[in-house]
Amino acid sequence: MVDRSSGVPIHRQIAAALRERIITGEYAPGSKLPSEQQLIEAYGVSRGTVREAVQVLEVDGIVLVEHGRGVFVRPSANIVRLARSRLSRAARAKNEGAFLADAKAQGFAPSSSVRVRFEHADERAAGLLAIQPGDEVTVRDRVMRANGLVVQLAVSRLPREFTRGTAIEQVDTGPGGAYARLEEAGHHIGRYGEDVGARMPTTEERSQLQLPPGTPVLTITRIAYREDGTPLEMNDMTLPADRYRLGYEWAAE
Amino acid sequence: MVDRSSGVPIHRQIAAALRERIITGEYAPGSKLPSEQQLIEAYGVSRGTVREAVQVLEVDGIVLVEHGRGVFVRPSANIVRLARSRLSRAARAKNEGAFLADAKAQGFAPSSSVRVRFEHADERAAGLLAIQPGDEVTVRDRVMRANGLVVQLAVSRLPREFTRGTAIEQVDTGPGGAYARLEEAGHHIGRYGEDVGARMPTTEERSQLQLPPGTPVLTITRIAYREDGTPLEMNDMTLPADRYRLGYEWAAE
DNA sequence: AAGTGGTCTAGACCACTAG
DNA sequence: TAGTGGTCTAGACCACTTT
Repeated sequence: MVDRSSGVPIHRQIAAALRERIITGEYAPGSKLPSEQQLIEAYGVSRGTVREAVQVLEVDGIVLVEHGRGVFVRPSANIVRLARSRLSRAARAKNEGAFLADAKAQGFAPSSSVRVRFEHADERAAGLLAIQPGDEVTVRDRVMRANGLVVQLAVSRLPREFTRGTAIEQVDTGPGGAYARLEEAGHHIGRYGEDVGARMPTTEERSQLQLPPGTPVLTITRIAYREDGTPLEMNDMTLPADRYRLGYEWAAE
Repeated sequence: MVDRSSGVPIHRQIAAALRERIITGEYAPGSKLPSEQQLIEAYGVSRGTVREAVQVLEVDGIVLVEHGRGVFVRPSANIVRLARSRLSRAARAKNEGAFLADAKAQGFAPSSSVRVRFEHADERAAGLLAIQPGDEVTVRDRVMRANGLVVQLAVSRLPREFTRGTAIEQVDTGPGGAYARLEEAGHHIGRYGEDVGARMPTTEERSQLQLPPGTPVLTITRIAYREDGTPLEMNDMTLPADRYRLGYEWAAE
């Protein structure tokens, strides 16, 4: 079963063999792999070696290891497509923020909890919001859920001068969300910019988003600009990469 | 140094301690962490335990482990921002394709190698290109390099009816790239759409892109539409997530 | 209680890198 | 050659899940 003289580490050979069986469907999505004890006997190796093999598959995001239950072929998650064009006045007019608009369009049961705080802008925030480091910003920290599951983290920062006296400084921003309040205050949004990247989650994010090992997160920094080009808001969003794809579209010229 | 009764696994405690020293800068980017032997003595644990601790940091993408050399704090890679708006006729007029335009704007020395082949459309390609499964498509397989390093993989597919008799079926598409040839053939591009996601790389991608463990890839599927809405090209791109961020911008309405 | 994976130890030998 | 990480073994005890 294993070639001990090939130079290829045994645990890699075992991982490759298991991967093969998963790809061919012999081990179907959701099904249980042989236990460590069974693999030890099947391949005639020590426990440490089979654990290394399984770990390779876990890091690659192919299997899920559950303490006390076993190792399972990871079922492919439902992919949600977020069309960024939905960030429209039309949706706000229907009493919905960007997240609600996106989620409902996908058939979710969305909910979110918010914490509001105030802080002094760091270098990055100041740069993106075109203010001075140390200037006061209103921070809205949101945890968004769909069907009870945490699916998105968002930290929104606005120069406090734009939020003072508005519902943006409250937990409940009212109908249409923060963007609607900004427009009521005379700050009409002219453009959006988004900056998209991906990285491995921090340990904290991994537990908040209930991410299995081997799952990256998408990070989006969205900046909303007033019609005169002044930045009104920056929003740092974190999404599990196995559940989201982002859609963008633009005219050729 | 470690609390053996806290319930927190020792290797996690060690990983947390090392992470802390990295974040505070005590171990600067690029610098060497203590060797396994030193960690064994410092924390009074077995080798397996310190190796587990280091592995946590490696999977999190915080350190790089080099056989025979040591463990190093991963230097933050230079982030390249790709502004999708650069995909313009203006750039093509200057004799550059999308990748060259992007790369030069960032001060790269770009190069790329291409392989052309023909295949029959699978379900996904047929759906995205609005053709029938089995219809012939022209496939351009590109490996893009910057300063010699592989930085991007791209697989472009076009319905063959649009490429027959054009330089798109050659390795060298000529000045302005494939899009310029399409326009010459009367297929004027009206819109672009991109679909962005992230995942862990396959083993093959990891070696092609020389990715360290713990680095995800960004996947972009771009579709170019003719002015009448007909899909002309789909392009599956794979980029190392530690080196790229994608920029998008659009008007509020 | 039985079966599963999680953690830890102690020791061995090998492969790669550097001086 | 010395030091580093890579692989593998054998055994122990623990924590979680299921019956």
